[in-house]
Amino acid sequence: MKKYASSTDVARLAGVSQSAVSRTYKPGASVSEETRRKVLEAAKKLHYRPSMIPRIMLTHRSNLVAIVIGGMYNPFYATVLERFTVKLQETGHQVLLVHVESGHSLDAVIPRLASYRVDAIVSALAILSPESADDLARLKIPVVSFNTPVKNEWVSSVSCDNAGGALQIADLFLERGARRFGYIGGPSDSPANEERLAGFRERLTERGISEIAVVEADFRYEGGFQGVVEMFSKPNSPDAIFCANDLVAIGAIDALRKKIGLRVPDDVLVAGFDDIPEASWAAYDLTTFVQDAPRMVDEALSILHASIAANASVGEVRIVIPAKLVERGTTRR
Amino acid sequence: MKKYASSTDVARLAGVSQSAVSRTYKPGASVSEETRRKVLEAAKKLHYRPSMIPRIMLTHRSNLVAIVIGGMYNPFYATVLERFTVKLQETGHQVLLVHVESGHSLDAVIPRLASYRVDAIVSALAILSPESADDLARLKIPVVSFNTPVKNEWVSSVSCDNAGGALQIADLFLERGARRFGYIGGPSDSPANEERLAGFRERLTERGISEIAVVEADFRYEGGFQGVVEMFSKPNSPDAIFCANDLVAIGAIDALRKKIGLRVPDDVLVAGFDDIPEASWAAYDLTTFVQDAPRMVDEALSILHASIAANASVGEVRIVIPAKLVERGTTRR
DNA sequence: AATTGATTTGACTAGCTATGCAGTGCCGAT
DNA sequence: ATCGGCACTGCATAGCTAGTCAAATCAATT
Repeated sequence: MKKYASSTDVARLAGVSQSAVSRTYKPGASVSEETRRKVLEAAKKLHYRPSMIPRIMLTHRSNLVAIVIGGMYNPFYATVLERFTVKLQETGHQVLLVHVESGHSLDAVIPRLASYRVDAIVSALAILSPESADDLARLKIPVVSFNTPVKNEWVSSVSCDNAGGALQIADLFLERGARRFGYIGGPSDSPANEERLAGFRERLTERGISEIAVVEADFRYEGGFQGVVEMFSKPNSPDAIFCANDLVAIGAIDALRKKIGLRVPDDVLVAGFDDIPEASWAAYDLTTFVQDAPRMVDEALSILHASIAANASVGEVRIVIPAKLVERGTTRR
Repeated sequence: MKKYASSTDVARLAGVSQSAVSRTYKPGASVSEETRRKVLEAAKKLHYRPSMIPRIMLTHRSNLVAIVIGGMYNPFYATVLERFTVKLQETGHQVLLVHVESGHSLDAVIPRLASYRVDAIVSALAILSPESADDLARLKIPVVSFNTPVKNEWVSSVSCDNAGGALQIADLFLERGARRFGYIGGPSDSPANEERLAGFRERLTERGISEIAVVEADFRYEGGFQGVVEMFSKPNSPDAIFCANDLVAIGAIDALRKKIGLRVPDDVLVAGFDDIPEASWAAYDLTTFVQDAPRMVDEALSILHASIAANASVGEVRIVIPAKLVERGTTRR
């Protein structure tokens, strides 16, 4: 009825001490070739593998990294999650995947993560309450907030230059001769969304344009679709729309073409943000920003590894990756 | 330097025994209100939460379920992963996310999962070698193979009626008056792919059509796109194409429209499989099969829970969920 | 007041690995 | 022959919780 062989079982079969077994599996430990051979032989017979569980108790390292995410419907996050997972596995870590309804905070899951003694947390949630941050600081669990700049001395963050990207989009629209501007955004409690809108608005204001049609939607295709329907039910509808992300932009394009009966880009320019795979599909050929996801992930990981090594947060690291405009068909005339 | 308070620390502060602390956190245990109060008070002061780690050692239950997945680029799997995660969290389990290059087997990761004492494994990999299955049976780790029927008495599987779905697509194509048929598929080592092709071919053969243009691609957009390019570089090109999944079908549609210059559905009918969100986007409006993902996940979970409860595999459960055809614009004339 | 039964409590131990420490045997050097 | 140094080995213990068991307390009954 016993499922797993223990190091003691192996030691008994190999005729050595339990310590010898333990040392066989620790690189660089002091074991003779002869002993190692006997141990490995016995281990093979018993299908033995050292258990992580007591090791965690002793070393206070679980090699677990929690990734907290609000939704995978957006391919951008699916991609990011995949890269995190692959990279973490390469360095001998395991990923504890945690789903928190987007719009909610980490609060409720922190005790659970703490009870598994995770080494670190990556949060891709838009919201991180000060209470959560304090809890994590108290437990000394390093945290990297992904895609959401955070103001807290314990939590690091890696995000991209949302405002800068939005400025460039505004410039591009102006250059292409657009006159009336629209923004279809995500929920207003998303910092990324707010930064994108702010940047867009700022540049347009500089150029003397104060009138912007803004629709608050979600970050989904349906949001973009409905957003356009709403926007075009009013007079003076825009001839250039910046969308909070690519899913929204794609929904907007479909609504413009199939519902409103306008042409993109001939009648209306559209741009998005993220550069998900769908953006380059031939039917859309969407102008957008490349969030350099691989680089963002790598930066986040290097912060994590430094924090784990230091056995603490490296504290207050704020990395902002520049976004790169990719002009495609939806803004070309 | 100590990160976490232990139950002993709490006991000392509360002036009770360690057992009392443990019992306070076990529902239904015999503790007086008075003691419980003292314990909770002390626990709050020390920010104490019981650690899962020693608990795992004692109870041989980790409440960890590993989900092994080959790629999240396909929104179908991203959706499935999300539902698994949400549902497992509801029942107090945690998800250990493991990425294995698609086309590879579980083999390499089993020791790692075993060392974390996972309660069960969900595998969404196309391949599960007999060796892996034996290893898992030996360690008595229940496994559910998702979307890949498996022949092994330890491993259960939940998949959908691929062949049945393919039959219906063939019928639909015939009904719509198609004459020349094409199939753009995934890699031939994918059982799901093989079943879909076999079902398609079987029905067409019954109707006296033996000639089918088959292109082997991957399961991605690019595969569908290139597949069409290749298929239409030969004479006698098809007027109805069944694709191994929706991503492939969408790639195929874009290639037909933008590269080959044909109309869908007027010149060529197209159907896919999965019913990912993208399939119902207005630009594609793709006829496809609804794999009832929520139900598949729920069936998989109920097998898992039964297995975990029985502390063994429930053995040789094969559930096949019927797929439902959704006819949309790409097969309507 | 004594007895019974139920409830609550604390001491103790299992579970498995990593590691500090002390010890063994062996080598070459003195 | 003795010694220091070296490579290796085993003993014993820490790490933290859940559960067993026996002891202790309490409430209720006679």
